[in-house]
Amino acid sequence: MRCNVLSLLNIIDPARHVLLAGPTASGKSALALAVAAEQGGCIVNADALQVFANWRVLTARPTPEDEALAPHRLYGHVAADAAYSVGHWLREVSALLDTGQRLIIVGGTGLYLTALTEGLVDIPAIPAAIRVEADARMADPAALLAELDPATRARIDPGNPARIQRAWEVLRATGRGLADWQAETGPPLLPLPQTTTLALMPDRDWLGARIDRRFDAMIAGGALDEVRAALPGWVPGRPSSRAIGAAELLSHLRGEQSLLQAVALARIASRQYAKRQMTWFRARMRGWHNLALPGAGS
RNA sequence: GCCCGGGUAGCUCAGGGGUAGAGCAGUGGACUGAAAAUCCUCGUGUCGGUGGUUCGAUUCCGCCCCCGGGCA
Repeated sequence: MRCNVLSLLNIIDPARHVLLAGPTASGKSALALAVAAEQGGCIVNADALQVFANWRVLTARPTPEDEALAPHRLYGHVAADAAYSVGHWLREVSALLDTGQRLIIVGGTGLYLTALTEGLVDIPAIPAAIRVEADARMADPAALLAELDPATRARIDPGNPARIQRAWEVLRATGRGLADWQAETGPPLLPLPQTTTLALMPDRDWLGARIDRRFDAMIAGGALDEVRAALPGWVPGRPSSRAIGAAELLSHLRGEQSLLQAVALARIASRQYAKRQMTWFRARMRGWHNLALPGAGS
């Protein structure tokens, strides 16, 4: 990996921002740190779960020791019960870009990276009351689907409840259809040509083994305590609760299954997530420079 | 040793004289504000082995092997 990193550094322009993507457990945080150490730059999180304050071990967030080696931003800065989404993230990244410093943006949330480099419409936040109403009405998704404007209905996947709810909430909150909004998508905050992109594309078996090992390390590193600490006031549906492994370990702490079973399920969920990430990278990040792992000689 | 249950897809199992399905796992894909979310696609495997009955056996019968449980 050492010679890998060095040869990589040759192709990374120190004057440009870096976009570094990769599936879970592919080693992107370590690579970001190496780039920052050699060339300087502020490491910025592009991971939907690493923003939450209550998770460190379970989301494989950089350790305090890592954070001491280079400036890190947007890690663990959001309360567990807060709402957070691509929009919040883009606004925060926008502020960081305004500071003029060189950013090394690293993460596995494809939607965040794509929104950054391809643009995202600025749709007003959905009021809490409408979210509550939508949650209740999702007992019958077909009814919500029927209420959508034809253009939006034609665009979204009618079998995907999450997409139906989002589209319905936008129409209900703004009086305009989602398709109508999206037609107004402006220029991206950070166009690809202004960056050096790098998408880690690991071999599946190699990554699977790393995922397994990493989950064991998480358990050894206090993941159970972290989940136990999150238990009071646990709300299953909210964003921070979706950390892979949280539900599984919680179920073990409640005595519903052995630790072994919980770990097995969490590992499977991680592998499935990695697969989805790679699908996004292949399909949506075609213009990115890809790096196969393990690389030759590493 | 005897009796009963089982041996069918990577795993758990359903089925049944005309060569076989489900769930999970896995695969490929979709996805413009909960995205570590949400959703779609894809199922040939010596039906434990071997003889026999039959036009035809994975399905019925015999023997053998393996795994449970019971009796000795």
